[in-house]
Amino acid sequence: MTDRELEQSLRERGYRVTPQRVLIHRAFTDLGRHATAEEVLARVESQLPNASLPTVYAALELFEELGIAHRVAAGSPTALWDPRPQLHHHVICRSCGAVEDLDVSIDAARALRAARRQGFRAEGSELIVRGLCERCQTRRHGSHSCEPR
Amino acid sequence: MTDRELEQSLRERGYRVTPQRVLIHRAFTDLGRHATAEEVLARVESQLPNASLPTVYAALELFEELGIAHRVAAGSPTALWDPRPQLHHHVICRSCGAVEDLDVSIDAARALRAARRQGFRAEGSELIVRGLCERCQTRRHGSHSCEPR
DNA sequence: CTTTTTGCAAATGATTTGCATTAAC
DNA sequence: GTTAATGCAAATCATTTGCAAAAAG
Repeated sequence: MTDRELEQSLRERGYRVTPQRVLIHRAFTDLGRHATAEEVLARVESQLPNASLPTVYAALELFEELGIAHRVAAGSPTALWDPRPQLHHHVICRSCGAVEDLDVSIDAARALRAARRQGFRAEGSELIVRGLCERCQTRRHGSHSCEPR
Repeated sequence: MTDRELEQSLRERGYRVTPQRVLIHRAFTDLGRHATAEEVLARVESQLPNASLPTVYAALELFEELGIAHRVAAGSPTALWDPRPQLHHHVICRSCGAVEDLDVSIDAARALRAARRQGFRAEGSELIVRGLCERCQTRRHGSHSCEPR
């Protein structure tokens, strides 16, 4: 999504266009991969020296409302944020919390239909596979020492 | 899972059998549905007056390691815990955080295979559908007032 | 000008940790 | 007896909130 499209999307819903929102959005999509709010802040800090975590969170939540981002990879200590549209699936290690991408497409049509039947406006779906990452399989009683993410 | 099976499972892996673990497990499975750690504590308090949240967390995490429970429904402020084996899927409202069950089966075989190909020992999968719950669809700009869960 | 957004500091709230005590084995 | 588990209090840490100052429309 270009700056132009972002601006339009913001105005359409009555939100103001601010340099913070534009720059955070750019940093966020430039990162490309899922990122924590801290990582987004780090990435944007050079252009926005006074940016704060609350502002980043506010922007990310707003992007979620615009449908161009979402919280992802639940269960890990820190939420990860994903730029759309390639909503992808994840594996999460239950021992160390490591998160890895899963590049497969799954057929969630029935689930989405069921959600709508319950009155829910479904916007996307994410599959989370839980288990043990390679490193934690060899460890006993989960000494948590994998690199998070 | 019966008390007997739990005891066996604990001993098999070198964990001790304690009344706390047995009672927390019983309370947890009696609840049946996904529950927060607080709810499990509340449920077990009459039989374990001195039980504390850390003990409940420790037990739930241990159950997860035994494969009889898991953290679920990421993205909501508070983690929910599910008793196995009926791992089910969820809808989560991005505005108010409400979580609802989704009783459909989805074919995650390809995803599980992909996870194993990456060296991950996959133990189960959960689909999370994100969007807006019925009540939040009618509200503008997400005033967060739905009943959580 | 009016209303939203920002930035800072402080609050919140779930989950963890440290450690002395107690209970399993 | 040894070692692991409990219980309590205190710490952690991501995320929110309150509010005055600044910026957008």
